[in-house]
Amino acid sequence: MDNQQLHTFPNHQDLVDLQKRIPQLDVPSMEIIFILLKTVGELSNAFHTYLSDYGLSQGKMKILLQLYKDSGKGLLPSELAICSGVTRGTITGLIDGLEKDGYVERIHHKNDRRMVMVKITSLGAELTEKVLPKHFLDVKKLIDHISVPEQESLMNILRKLLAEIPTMHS
Amino acid sequence: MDNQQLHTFPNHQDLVDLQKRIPQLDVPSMEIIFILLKTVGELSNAFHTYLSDYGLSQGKMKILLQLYKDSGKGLLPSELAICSGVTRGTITGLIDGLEKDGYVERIHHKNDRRMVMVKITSLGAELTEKVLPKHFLDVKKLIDHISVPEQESLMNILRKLLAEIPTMHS
DNA sequence: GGAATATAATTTAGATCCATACTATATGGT
DNA sequence: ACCATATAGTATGGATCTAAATTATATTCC
Repeated sequence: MDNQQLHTFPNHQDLVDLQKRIPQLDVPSMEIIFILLKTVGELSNAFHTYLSDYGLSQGKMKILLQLYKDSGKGLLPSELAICSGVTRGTITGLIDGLEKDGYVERIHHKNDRRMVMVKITSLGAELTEKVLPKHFLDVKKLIDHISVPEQESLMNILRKLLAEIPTMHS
Repeated sequence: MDNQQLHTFPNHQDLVDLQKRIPQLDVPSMEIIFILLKTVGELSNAFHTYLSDYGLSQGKMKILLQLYKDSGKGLLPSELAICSGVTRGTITGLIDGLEKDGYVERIHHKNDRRMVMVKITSLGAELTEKVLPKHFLDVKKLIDHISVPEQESLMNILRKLLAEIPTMHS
């Protein structure tokens, strides 16, 4: 009754079984993909948990980070979208939330009335300086669990994979 | 005017600059985290693009995969939730979508009227066998761009990181 | 100068996900 | 048998994200 061998699917044996019915499945490569997805999923959950205590999401934090970095000048929503790797529609929503909370402000562009400059407020900079230090320390603590050669190896491998993803489905 | 040095934020120089204002930032560890997030994000986009041609999402595909694997027997929504790593509420929604399209069916449990058995239909099995082979080949093609020692190294490193994530924020 | 086109931001509809609350059913202690 | 508690699945409301349509403004090409 207490059938408690439930686990995150699929484990090694699941893949071996499935390979018998779908021979195109290569067990080692799928195991790598699944642990990659799992690791980043858990990482993302951890970040979300930390940031949500301050009413932030990863998307909002990334925008604050960009605006904090080039303090004063301000950025266009379309620039934020490109740098963040999300659509302009998504940026609109995130800016809405950050503006509502007083962390950023929209300023009409002087020459081109279609454009809007987004700037971080002092409250936003304050929040950034409150949130990031611990976040950075936590990340360092995590990465320090692997050796420096492993860190370099990981960077190189991920760079290769990232470069090849666009060719994957062709 | 053609200020086209826009890139995915943050690059190496951005981090070096930011480190001067927030000294807790360790540049190498943050670079690893960002490329990890970026790689899995792109991977996820690629999977989404492929699956959406068949009206599927990654969540739905994972459920079909589990039900396909233990063909016939059927699984409870709560079991699917544990194996998939999402909440029961999320499973309800995914099952709703899959059932609407005729890929799975809900069957009342004979003894415990609170429970529902979810089974894959022949149409669902057919779809699974249409979608997965190419997906598996694509994944293998991607992973083959790194050497076997690199593959083993990647697995080991990710296993270590995954194990340490729960301790990160303590 | 005026029409076609391009661009910036936003709006809308829809999907995925979560946390929380809810309904129905089962179980255990007395 | 009864009542408190636990459990299974679902509903609700909210956040994030996308793709596609919309609005407003610039630019370009006769």
